[in-house]
Amino acid sequence: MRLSLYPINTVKETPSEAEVISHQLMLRAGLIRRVAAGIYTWLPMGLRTLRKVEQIIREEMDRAGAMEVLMPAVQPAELWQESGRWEQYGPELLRLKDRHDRSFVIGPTHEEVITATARAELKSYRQLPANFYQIQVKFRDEVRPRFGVMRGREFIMKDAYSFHLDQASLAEGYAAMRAAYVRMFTRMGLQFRAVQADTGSIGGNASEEFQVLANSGEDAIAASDGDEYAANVELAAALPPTHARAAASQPLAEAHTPNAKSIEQLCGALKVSPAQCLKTLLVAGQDGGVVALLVRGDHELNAVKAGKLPGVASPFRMANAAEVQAAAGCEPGFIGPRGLKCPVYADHSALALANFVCGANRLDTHLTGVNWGRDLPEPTAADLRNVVDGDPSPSGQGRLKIVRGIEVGHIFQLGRKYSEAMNATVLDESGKASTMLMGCYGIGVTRIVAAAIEQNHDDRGIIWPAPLAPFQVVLVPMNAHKSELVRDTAERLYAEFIAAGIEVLYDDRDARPGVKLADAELLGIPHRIVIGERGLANGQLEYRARRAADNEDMPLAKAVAFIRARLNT
RNA sequence: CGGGGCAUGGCGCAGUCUGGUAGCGCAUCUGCUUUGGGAGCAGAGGGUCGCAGGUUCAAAUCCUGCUGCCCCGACCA
Repeated sequence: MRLSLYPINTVKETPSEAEVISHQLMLRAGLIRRVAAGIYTWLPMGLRTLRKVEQIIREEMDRAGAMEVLMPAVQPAELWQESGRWEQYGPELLRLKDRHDRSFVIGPTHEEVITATARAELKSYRQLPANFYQIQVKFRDEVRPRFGVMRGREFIMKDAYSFHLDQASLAEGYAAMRAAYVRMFTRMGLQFRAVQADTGSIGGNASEEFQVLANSGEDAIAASDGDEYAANVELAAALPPTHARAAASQPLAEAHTPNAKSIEQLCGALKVSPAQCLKTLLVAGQDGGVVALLVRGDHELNAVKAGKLPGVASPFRMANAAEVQAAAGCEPGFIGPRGLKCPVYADHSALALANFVCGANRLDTHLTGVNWGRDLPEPTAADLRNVVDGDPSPSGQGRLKIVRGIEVGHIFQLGRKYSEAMNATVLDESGKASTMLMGCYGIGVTRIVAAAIEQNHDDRGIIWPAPLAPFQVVLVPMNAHKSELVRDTAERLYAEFIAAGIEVLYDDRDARPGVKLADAELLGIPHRIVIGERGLANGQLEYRARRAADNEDMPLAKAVAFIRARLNT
């Protein structure tokens, strides 16, 4: 492409609306423009990258045996009423009416449409398994769109849905999609992890998220440094300590601790470390009473884990002030397990403490030198806390590190949730109707573009992974207006690269060298060739990889071969 | 949805407290000089100061209401 034909508007100043680096660079490089909150136009340079992402996804989906379809963005309310989600889905579902006053939604996802399609098209078990996918616009009326296309309201998603006769086939289809995802994200040059996820509201047997690792990510992940294990922090199991509890060596004593309501204040007052303290949290119980949950002072309660304990109220909530007063006879900050009448669960690490500090259930008072068994009964052991950096991995290999990630993909074994509600059956071998099992597999296509930039940039701009770059090579003639040699050489090279099938951006603008070089770097084109009189006198061009700090000479006569060799690495 | 902030030319901002000619940088256009890292000089165009009311001789500025956007917390590709 001749840059003179596409007047890009790169911007030096960072737009004030952009918070994260990818959003800033996408605006500065002119890849996207905001049209409304969470709604963007993709300009030519940005669209080229978006198409590259789509193409890689398409190739890998096709290779995995999925079939591409295109479903409507606007969907009739009837389908959503049939699945029950017309009522269940909140205000995130954009609903609208047509001129005949009929209700529609703008699809936030396509389970309803695909299930309706599948029940119409799939009649026999012989047609199974089947996997349909599309790359299409979704609309979710997010409460708070932010970070540009990272969390837009309108976005492009690849969604795939597989249909199976039995669980074994579903598991196989799921594994095939998982492998396809690993291939895709690897091809895109992204650093990512497959992360065990909560199946939560969607249900089903298995679910994994694909997270691109980045500090600006919104999700916290516990990843092992010893193997491939990774899980959402909420999900990662905190293993019991391997060392045995130390023997009791201190006497039980009372300590006057005025106003020491937090662990921090307590440690300051008594000169102990948080890891020597026991935190007692009262939560609402099923029977209207409370349940006591004990974690070590330096640990955090995990609400997801706690909510699953027998006797704990659902949904999970902390006890209010009145309930605390009734159960412990004091205010929060001085609660302790000694003498509590309610059910008590202790985290494995809390149970390994000896000679610890805890509340005395009396204002401004704590107990020191407390020991299980001797001073109070042994509570029920449970996994109650969030894992922390350095915990052993539940996989048995290595230690956990807490890292942040951007969710770019999510795969589920759905089961029969939609097929049952919408009566999607096939005839099995014996001629009986059998409800199909489903899997669903999503990828945030537009989000990937932003995630790739989060992972690949420097202070000069974007550094595209080669497979996602809008162009492979940028030609930068210096002072072409003055030098016929430079101009002719640049034109010839441009033609040669096109003929060689290499995607080339030709900066034929009448701009100063500094402007062109700065734009080439901001745009993140992997390979740059500078054409100047200086080098041409010796038959040389100047080559620079986007990540490199210095120029390399490259013979004019072998320009295409030189670049081609670098494209293949 | 709760809390905070912002709204002034295409972009980034000042001016608002203390009412009185709408300003700066970038970008754009013209001319000249320049040209190996976002040029210099001279000139030009472009804003009903988010919208609607109100107070006042006079409102970007004070008051009321609305709208839009951004940021912080519970959801998701």
